[in-house]
Amino acid sequence: MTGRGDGTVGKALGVLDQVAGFGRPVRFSELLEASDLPKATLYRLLQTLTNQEMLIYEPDRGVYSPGIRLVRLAHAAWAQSSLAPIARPHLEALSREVGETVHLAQLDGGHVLYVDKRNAAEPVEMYSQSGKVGPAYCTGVGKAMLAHLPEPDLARVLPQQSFHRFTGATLADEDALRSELAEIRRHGYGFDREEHEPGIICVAVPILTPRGRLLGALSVTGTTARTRLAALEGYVPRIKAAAKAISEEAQHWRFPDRPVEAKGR
Amino acid sequence: MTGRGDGTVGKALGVLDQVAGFGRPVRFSELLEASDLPKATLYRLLQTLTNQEMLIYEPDRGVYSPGIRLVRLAHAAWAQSSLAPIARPHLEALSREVGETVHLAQLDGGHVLYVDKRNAAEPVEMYSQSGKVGPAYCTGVGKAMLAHLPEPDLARVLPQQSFHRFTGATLADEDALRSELAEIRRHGYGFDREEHEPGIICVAVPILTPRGRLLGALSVTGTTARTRLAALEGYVPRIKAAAKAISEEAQHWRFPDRPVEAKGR
DNA sequence: CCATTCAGTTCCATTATTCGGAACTTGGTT
DNA sequence: AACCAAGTTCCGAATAATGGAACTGAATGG
Repeated sequence: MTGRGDGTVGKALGVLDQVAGFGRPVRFSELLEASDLPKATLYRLLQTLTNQEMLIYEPDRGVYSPGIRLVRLAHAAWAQSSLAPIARPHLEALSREVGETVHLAQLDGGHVLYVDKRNAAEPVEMYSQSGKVGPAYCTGVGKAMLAHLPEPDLARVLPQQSFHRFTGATLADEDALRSELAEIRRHGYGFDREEHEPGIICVAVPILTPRGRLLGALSVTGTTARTRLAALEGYVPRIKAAAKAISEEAQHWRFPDRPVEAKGR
Repeated sequence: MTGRGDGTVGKALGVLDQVAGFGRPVRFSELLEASDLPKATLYRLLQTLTNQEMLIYEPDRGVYSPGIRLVRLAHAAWAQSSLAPIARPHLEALSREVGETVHLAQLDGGHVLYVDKRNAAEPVEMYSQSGKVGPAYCTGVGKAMLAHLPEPDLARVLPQQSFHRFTGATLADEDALRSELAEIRRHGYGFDREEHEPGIICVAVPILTPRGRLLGALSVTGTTARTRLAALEGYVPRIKAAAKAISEEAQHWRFPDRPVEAKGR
């Protein structure tokens, strides 16, 4: 978990993560067991967070859930710190042209965070997808991003991969992953060969700044029932073009550097 | 702001709100001016939050923005602490039937928090809308919710209304609002008569538990160019039906109370 | 070219908060 | 009645937050 080593605030945010991670209302005792904080400390932190409306406490059931204040905060984060607003029209166009589902993802603490999605067939399902996290070592976008991470960051992030074998094709360990990443770096794109879900394949491309810093990744997903890897590979130039366009816009999209300020404040 | 009186954690969350509130990357000095924290304290808090990936710091520009960790947290909040997942199919159906834009909102600290939206014309724009906040005293959903708040809560929340006069029709003060609320309570629904934006009208209905506790509100919006209040009023029974359905599902949608736990842990 | 200003960063003794073990309620069970 | 588990409160000790002031480094200007 992220919340180690930043004093009270770090611990509080760690608790927040915990509660959110459960995915359902959760009891005090469950949290106590899952965290290594002493009872009294955890208790006080929960009180503070509830007070702050970052958590909701239901007295009758004795459970905590994430609070709506988070939704408000996240709107700001999504709108300005994610690629989604910039990328949206490109996702739209890409998905229309290739007729497949398109994902936009960013890296968040070693894992894949999906920030937007355009679904070919049934167009709206979105919010339920944005904000979702997934593993990096066995998804197309995940590997595409890892492949373009500077070595120090990569080293920090690899130990966090669980290498759980979702399918027979899932990469088993760090060595396998590293050589796959080298491959991806060579081509500038990578596949998910049913490594996460059987029947689901995809091709993914990183989104990089002109100087090569990683911004995110873009993928086109298909099913083995309807599509082949070779077909997906054919989309690569189109996907790369979209990635380039997004990257450029992200560069140019600077806010007014000084928001029209009077000389003497 | 919310962050007063909960020690370090409260202050840190207050800073987070601040940064998010700016709606753009923001300089240290701007934050310093806007908050009443001493320089060194603010500085340390920003460091901690950045450390925790709740904020992103761009060294070259010297600005802070909300971090993507918030998006992850918010997904959890949205998925389990908002009505949106339950209400989604009902919004969908309602909007299809009446052919107008439909909003789902909840109350967040005296203001309206839009948690979902179904737009008649252009179907997807979602996440960018959900999470948005708006005033309570001059929107349909806002007034519908205020009208069904218990008096103590209402008293706490009314002083937070700014009563800014967006249009000529905006209610001017607490007295005007209170009598409007009484009206709404009588009918079980309320209007927005271009009180927030000229040309925009809507009808809104509260979502209440069987015992009358406020959960949220549902509205159908139109423009004066195409629609009349009377036409919107005609939708009321349909909207009320949707509100009732949502409320019922919310009641029944309890998580497994004890998640299948072994006797001796 | 040095003086001045301003934004951002660091220091550190003081102070106020947080910590957490243990004791205590509360409510349910045998 | 005794027991047990979950949740809540206490309080002295330990720690972390505080914030005034001093420092750095870049930009401005005389």
